[in-house]
Amino acid sequence: MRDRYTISELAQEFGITTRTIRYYEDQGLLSPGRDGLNRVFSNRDRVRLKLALRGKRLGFSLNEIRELFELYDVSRDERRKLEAFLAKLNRHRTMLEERRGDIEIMLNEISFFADQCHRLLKEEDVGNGGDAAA
Amino acid sequence: MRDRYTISELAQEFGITTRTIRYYEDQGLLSPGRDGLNRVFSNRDRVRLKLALRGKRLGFSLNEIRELFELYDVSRDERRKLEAFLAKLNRHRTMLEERRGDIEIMLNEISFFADQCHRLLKEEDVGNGGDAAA
DNA sequence: ATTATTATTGACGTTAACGTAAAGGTAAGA
DNA sequence: TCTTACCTTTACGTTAACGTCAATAATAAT
Repeated sequence: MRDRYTISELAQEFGITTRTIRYYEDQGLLSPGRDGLNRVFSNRDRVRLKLALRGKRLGFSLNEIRELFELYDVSRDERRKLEAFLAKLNRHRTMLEERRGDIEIMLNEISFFADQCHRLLKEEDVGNGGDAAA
Repeated sequence: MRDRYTISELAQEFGITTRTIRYYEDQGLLSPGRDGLNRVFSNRDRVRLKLALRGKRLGFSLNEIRELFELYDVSRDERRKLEAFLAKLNRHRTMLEERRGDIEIMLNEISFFADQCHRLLKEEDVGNGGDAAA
């Protein structure tokens, strides 16, 4: 595991464009170093990028993602605000659990549909070769 | 359970604006009847609206949601394409399971953070009242 | 030396998903 | 009859999240 990535390496690894990465830096999600003009991304940036993309897949906005990053960062210095942080963590957890609930519901519906489909397909088989009692 | 809802009833029930509902109709997600000029929403519309909002919470675009609706609709008339439909269903299932995986990962991370926080808080308690061996 | 590759910044364009305001129709209640 | 409340369509505005293009710089390969 290196600790130096170019912008196009990360873009290729995650299947996004360099523009996206620069935009994320612009929005405060990434803070790469510089080698002259060129950006140099650390493992920290790489992890953040992965987290950001995961957040996006779950429907979070870049703004929300940045706020979450800030929350997690804050937790490193300020112990006094731990209770508040815990509360926010729990809100975050609740949001995620709601979304997981949504997913469970949709998966159940899919299973229902799939079962129906399989039954219909079986009926067709029966209709081609035997009778309904088989 | 009635089968007639006005636009503002649905808007209030789901916490959205009437504009949103009209927009969803415009995008082919809803197809309410008419009483003169006024829209009349059926239970079918209401269910679709609920599904659409759930999809949105999971990061699906209105376009993807409409395609899913069309897929589920198609399944009612055309049995011949059941295999293709099943394949698409499974792709849908895979997407959802990936997202669920994302959520599990984030929930685990949250638990980790929360545990860390609780430990830090306990250490502070100890620092205030007793010694490390207590 | 020059060509190709990869990077930079800057700026304008685009799409989705609505917000918002204007101008008007209709039906109930004071 | 007039106001209030809710509905309509039309249309322009807005925000997020990038796409795309231009002009330029540095570095590597031929």
